[in-house]
Amino acid sequence: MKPNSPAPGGPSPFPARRHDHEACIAEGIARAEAVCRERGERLTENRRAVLGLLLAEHRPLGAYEIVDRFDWKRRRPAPAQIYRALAFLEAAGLVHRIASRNAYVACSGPTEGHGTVFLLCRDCGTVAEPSGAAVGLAVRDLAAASGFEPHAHALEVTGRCPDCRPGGGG
Amino acid sequence: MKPNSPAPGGPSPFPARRHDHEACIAEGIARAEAVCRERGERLTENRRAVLGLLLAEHRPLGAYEIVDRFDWKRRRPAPAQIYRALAFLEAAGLVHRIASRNAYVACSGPTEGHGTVFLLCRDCGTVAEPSGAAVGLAVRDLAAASGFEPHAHALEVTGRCPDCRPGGGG
DNA sequence: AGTATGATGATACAACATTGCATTTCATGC
DNA sequence: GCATGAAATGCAATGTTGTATCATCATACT
Repeated sequence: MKPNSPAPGGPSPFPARRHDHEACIAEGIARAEAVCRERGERLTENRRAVLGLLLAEHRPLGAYEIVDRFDWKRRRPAPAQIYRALAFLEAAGLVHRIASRNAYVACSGPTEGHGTVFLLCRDCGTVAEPSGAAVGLAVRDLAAASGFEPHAHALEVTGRCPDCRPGGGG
Repeated sequence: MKPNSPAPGGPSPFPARRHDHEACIAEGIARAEAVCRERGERLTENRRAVLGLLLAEHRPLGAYEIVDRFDWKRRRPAPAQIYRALAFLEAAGLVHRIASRNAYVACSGPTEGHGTVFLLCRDCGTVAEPSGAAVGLAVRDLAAASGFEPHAHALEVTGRCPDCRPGGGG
């Protein structure tokens, strides 16, 4: 008995309405540590804090919104620090930039290369990151038909998540 | 022989390397006039000028870049004017915002609803807007599998256009 | 300990976008 | 022609997002 009903064809990429959020954050941090170890880079306090704040949401945060959430013993990091951390985390595949909103979201699962799909709920702001194999194929075909050589793609879909649909999540 | 070779499966959405650019602009303006007439709105000088500047490129321009291109008898419109024109034109489906670049591009063909695909050349900056039926289907399936109700989507693909590929366009 | 490398903290600044309001333009009715 | 209302403009100010620079500090390596 899961908190939200799985959709036909697979588990929902959306987070359950109630879930162990602490575990969810801890897992993200653990994954970040693993990734950094593998890449021979350091998950410093600044980077860890930014990632933690993003993991604490399932929706995108603007850089200045992240600044506002800091409470490092009444000290506030400057925007530049946040952007540095975001750049690092993005390069490591741990966060994604949501271009249509100038905002950033923690990557929900292991990154799968140079293509991503985001489902953005216009009501609650939640972002889901389903695996978009079909989209990847469509992109490849489209590119081939145009003589275009694709490198990376990002698909941002706005709409309403299961929980915000009239009869959707319960 | 055509300036660029058509791809298998259909004509390239990319503009030919040499083409009648004046006609291309005139056509865009004519289409804008038709759209405005139909919507009972006015294609004012400001809007027409902004659209004209965008049509004069096949790549996205930033709002301030548009400001810079103005030469209205040594008068420069303020950013707000440009943004107002862009908002109008976007609502009319005549221009698109390229979120990943904070830039704007003239719509190349009749708008096809709430989904668009952009192929962005990382070398020359050219944008093509192929018809993305397959992407639309992929989005629909992906959404259905997640219980997500999609409203609009934008897919931005970066890569190299036929003309900029090593053996691509000639 | 000494040194090279890279991250941080802080200020300033550049780029992108919006708001508010007075004025002008335009279509419409008289 | 002329008043009228709705919409667009011109302008100034401001808000938001993102970078550059540089001195200082932490870490890893020798």
